[in-house]
Amino acid sequence: MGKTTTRRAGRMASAGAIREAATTLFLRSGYLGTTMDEVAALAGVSKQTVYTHFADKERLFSDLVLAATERVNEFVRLLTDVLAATEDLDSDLRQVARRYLATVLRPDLLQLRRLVIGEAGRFPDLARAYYERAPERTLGALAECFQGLAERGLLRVDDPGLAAAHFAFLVLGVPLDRAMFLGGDEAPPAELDRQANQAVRVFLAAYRAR
Amino acid sequence: MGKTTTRRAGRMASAGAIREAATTLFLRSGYLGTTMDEVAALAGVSKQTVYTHFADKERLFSDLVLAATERVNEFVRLLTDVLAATEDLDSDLRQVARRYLATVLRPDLLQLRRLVIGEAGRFPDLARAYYERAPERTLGALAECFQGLAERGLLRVDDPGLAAAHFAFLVLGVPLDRAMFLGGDEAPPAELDRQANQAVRVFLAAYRAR
Amino acid sequence: MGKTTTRRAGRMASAGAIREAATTLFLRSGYLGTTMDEVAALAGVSKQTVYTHFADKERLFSDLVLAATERVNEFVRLLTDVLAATEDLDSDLRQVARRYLATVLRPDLLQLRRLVIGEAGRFPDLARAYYERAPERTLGALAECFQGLAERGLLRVDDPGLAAAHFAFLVLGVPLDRAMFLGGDEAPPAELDRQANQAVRVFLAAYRAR
Amino acid sequence: MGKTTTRRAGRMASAGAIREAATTLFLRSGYLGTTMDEVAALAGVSKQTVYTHFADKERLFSDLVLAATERVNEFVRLLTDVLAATEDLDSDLRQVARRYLATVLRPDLLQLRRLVIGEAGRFPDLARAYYERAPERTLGALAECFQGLAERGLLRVDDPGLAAAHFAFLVLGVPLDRAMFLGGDEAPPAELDRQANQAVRVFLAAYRAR
DNA sequence: CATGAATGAGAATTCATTCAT
DNA sequence: TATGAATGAATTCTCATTCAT
Repeated sequence: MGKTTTRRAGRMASAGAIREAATTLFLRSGYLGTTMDEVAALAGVSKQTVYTHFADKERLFSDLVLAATERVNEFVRLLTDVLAATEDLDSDLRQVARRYLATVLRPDLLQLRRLVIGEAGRFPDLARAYYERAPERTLGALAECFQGLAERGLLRVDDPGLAAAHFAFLVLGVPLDRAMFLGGDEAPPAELDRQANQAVRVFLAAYRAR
Repeated sequence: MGKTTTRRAGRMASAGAIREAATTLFLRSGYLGTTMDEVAALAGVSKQTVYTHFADKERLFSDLVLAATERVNEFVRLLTDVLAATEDLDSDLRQVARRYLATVLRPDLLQLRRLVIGEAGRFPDLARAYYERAPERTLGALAECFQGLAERGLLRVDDPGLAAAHFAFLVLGVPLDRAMFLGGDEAPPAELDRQANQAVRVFLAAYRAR
Repeated sequence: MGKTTTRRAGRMASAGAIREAATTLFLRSGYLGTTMDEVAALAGVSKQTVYTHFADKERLFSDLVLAATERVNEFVRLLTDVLAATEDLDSDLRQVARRYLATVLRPDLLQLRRLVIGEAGRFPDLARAYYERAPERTLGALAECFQGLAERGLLRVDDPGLAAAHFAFLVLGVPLDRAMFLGGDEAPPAELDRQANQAVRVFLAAYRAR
Repeated sequence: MGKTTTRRAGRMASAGAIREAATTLFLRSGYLGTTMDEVAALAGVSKQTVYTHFADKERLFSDLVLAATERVNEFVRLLTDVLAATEDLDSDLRQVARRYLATVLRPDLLQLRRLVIGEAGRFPDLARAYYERAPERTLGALAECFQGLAERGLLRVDDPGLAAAHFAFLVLGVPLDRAMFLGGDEAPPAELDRQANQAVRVFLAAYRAR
């Protein structure tokens, strides 16, 4: 049975190994900068095996990018959980802001953003799908939360979508922009916390119900 | 002398034509997606002539990207002029916000941003230089203005850099992010004006001196 | 038994389906232009099943080409039947000529000829086998008929093989040559009949016993 | 100057060398059976140099095939010269028949025929162009000659095109057909002469003016 | 300075064939 | 017997760069 398992693993692992290798390489070197030879070599399979699992380079790329967007779900869930039942709005918004920053600044997600932006000209549909599944989805969840908080009388919000946008970019704006250009492993956590807190301060100055 | 003039014109025209062709192509197709053959063909010169003017593809690319950053100067100047002598802060901040949006959303500058972000892995120094000359420079100018407005008693600002960041991304956040992924020719001007005005409203709610 | 029958049917069906698929594809795209993947796909079986039935691509090709030569038998039989007992030589030669043309110009047989000629360099033995089984066999049957007609005093023939060749190519020459290059679906039937009749006229002018 | 010549020869010879190498290889191995690597290697140039001179493999192939059709001109000229001013029709027709056979059975032209026929499915336009420039052109020239001979009262010809076809395939039929399948270096010259003479005998039995 | 011809390395993709089940 | 996964070697075509004129 060990033998069987090994064999099966050997075969079936291919798809996973290819995915992993391709993700690593695309994130590191971009679409054109990654070759199918490299993918096959890093995955430890032959080039044709790559083509058995993925019709061509474009499809391999698209698959991986879209798969990677799944990870935003975690943050959306956290966000909803924390804000839906908040008893201390200041504190909980600060927590959400900190987690938002931490999520978006994860090195692999930063690279993914760079990659999708850089290839938006070549893969417009993919860029749109990414935008809808990641940033737009998060903004939508935020907007719903703010709507709920307004109904509870905790916020004063006319346009929940705009409020969500203001919150998101007060929090993320500069760190995310810097990270896009400078690589992202620079800001010390304490500084990020301060920025999160200041963002919340400004947000509440404009949106807190009086 | 006519002959000399002709030659000189021929020379200088080459360099300019190459620059223009390369800019067009790099912005359209990215670094790896642009070939030196295409550049030469679009510039109407031989490939060797391209190499006579630019040592290699990387240098050609860097030159053009850095040259393109010059265009932020206009906005920085406007910004400083308007805010330094403002007599109606609300109105002038809204004007600055609108011009900020219009500048950053110019299609060629959007493409440039995409390009630099997409190639940040391959050209980290270039990405840093771009960041310093474009977004950081603008933020710095904003910060100085806010410092001045604080000294005039119009704003209440502890950290001018942070205030500049908040202003910038309240204004630009969503439109710029969308444009990075979706291409940018979507938002109707009226909607952009509304967003600019709302951004100013939030900013002043937090930063206006009482 | 139902099970056994099913299996057997499954097996035999495979071989037949593979043969049919391969014939279609080789005739359409040539030897190198046809892939074993396509054959398997069109036959609705796995590639390995193709290799179970046919040792390799060359053998598959040879088998099919030789199998296809069986179809000349019909015409040889007709030819012999009609000429052996002729009572009206002019009329029967014209009939044979018309059927000869119709047979040789059948689209599938034309394609087969093209295929074998095109691959004669790669498969000289196959080309020889085809030549012997198809054109040469027909010429041989014609020669025998003419020998018989000479013995009945209806023709004057010194070299029956040469007479057969003259008959065959007076009839087929141009239409077959055109078909090799132009595809074959061009000549209107009436024109072909006229050519057949004229060929017989010329043949009899030289070979009719006085 | 020797230096200059050598250099120039080195460069400009490329196109010729590529043509020659490609002709050799296509005739030997067919279109799909010939690789651009082989062409480059045999021509003694790099692969890219091949692509500098010929846009792609298809164009290279077409160019060579069409260039090769130029060689039929010789025979057409001979044919016209001999028959236009004939004083001994029997003898001159036999001479033309012999030269016709010798021309068409030239190994390189046989290979070319095989090649074009074999690739007629992939290159229908090329096959048509070949047919028009080679076989059809020759038949046309023959028809004109026969028309002239009829006007001189030497032949009795209703349909000169048909008479040309009859002459051509009485002469070429079997040898050409055999050569297509068997390779062509088989028939002894004396036998070919006999066949040529017999073909003329049959032709004149039907077409000589009484 | 400008050119056309040339290059070597490498790009994506495909092919006939073989294993392990 | 039939299969899906895997392979290594090729195949067409391209790229950034350099020579000789």
